[in-house]
Amino acid sequence: MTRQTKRRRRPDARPEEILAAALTVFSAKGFSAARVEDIAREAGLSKGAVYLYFPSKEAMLNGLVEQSAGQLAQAAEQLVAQGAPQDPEAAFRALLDMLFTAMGDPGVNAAPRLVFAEAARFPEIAAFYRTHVIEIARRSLRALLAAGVATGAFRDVDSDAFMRSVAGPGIAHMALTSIFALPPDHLNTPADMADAIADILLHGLKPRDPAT
Amino acid sequence: MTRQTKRRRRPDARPEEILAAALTVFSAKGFSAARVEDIAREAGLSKGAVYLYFPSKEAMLNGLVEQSAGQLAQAAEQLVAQGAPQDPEAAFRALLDMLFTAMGDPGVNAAPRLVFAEAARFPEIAAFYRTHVIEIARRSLRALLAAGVATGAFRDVDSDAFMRSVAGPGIAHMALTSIFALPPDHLNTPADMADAIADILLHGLKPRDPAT
DNA sequence: TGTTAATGACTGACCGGTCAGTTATAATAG
DNA sequence: CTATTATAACTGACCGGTCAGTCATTAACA
Repeated sequence: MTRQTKRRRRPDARPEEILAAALTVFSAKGFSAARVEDIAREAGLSKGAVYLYFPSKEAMLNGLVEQSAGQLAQAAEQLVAQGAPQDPEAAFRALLDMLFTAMGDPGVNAAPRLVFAEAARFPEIAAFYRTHVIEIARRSLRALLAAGVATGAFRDVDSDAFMRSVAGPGIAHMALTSIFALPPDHLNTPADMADAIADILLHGLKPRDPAT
Repeated sequence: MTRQTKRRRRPDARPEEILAAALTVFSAKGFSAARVEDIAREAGLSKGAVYLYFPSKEAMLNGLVEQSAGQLAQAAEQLVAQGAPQDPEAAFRALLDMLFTAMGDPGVNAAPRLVFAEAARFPEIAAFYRTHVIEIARRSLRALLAAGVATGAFRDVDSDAFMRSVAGPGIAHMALTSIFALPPDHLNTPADMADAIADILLHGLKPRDPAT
């Protein structure tokens, strides 16, 4: 019989387990108010044990950000690199769908939320996020826009405004659903919401043939 | 001679002064890591004195949110109520201008940033913000959209998607400039950025007469 | 003089980080 | 296969510093 006492020996998986527990606790209480002992308990360890794997509480925060940051941005980058040349509009819609699906999932958006909350107090975290997430996202969006302009699918709008127009609604969606726990009104799935946003961004608010 | 020693008489302005100091310190360090003594020093008082005006540190946070919340939302509400019936498009542009000007100013966006960071840990703050800011903004945007649809200026898009499309870029702008301290690339003033976003939202990304 | 605003030393709880000791497992010997 | 030794993972009591909140005292008025 495979023993499974309280004291398990799997030191290789420990760091990830601790980071997962740290994300949960940091996310619920914020970095400062989170207690290392709570993280330890959440990971099924004693407080002393987590200090075998991380030198400090702040190191857990750093590890967390480094682990999670960039995953979404890199996925977006790949999506754009693959899809944008052939069909920029389809890539754009797929990108928004991916963005809203991620931002609408509390498990996925926990890390970005944490970064938003703590970046002001930890300049190196802000810098890391800037280079590993924001810059990658910005480059991808610029490439997508350029591809669309090249094929005639998109107008040649300003790329910084484009970035804010695309990422912003996703962030707003995250804030409304995961921070303020707003009940969804009309569009229930993130994918539906992404479609509606894509419609607005692609076609604009004005009617095709102005009535005036 | 009117003495002006360190120990002044109670000016009745004290609560506001303390709240302003609290906003500064909370904004820089976050609620948990902020020390009451720092707030007192910032307000030019001793620690004991601030407890003459607020029963606890958390009460300062609450007072802060209650004081600052809704000012922008109410201004937006008024702007929409006045301008939307006659010229929805102009009201829309004015709204975006106001939003970006506010969100681009670190002094103004400090309170929203703080709420974003701490709302997860203080449910009543989240609830207060929901009813006093988000709901008001939502109502105003719905009214603006309805007015535009009535005059034929806007298409009848989904109102929740509309809200995210309008507010989101403003939040993204706040995050990029005030949290991640990104240097502006092309559009240097918030008003310019607002104009560019308004252009995208009004006309869409697709060319007016499709090339295909 | 009495009242009120304000002080800052103080208290007590809390928590990050440490470390002497414990236990499970592995290695080796008999 | 059992006994012995070695070791790495782990524990939890503890230390030291920090900080929210208190209160005896003081200064500035009326």
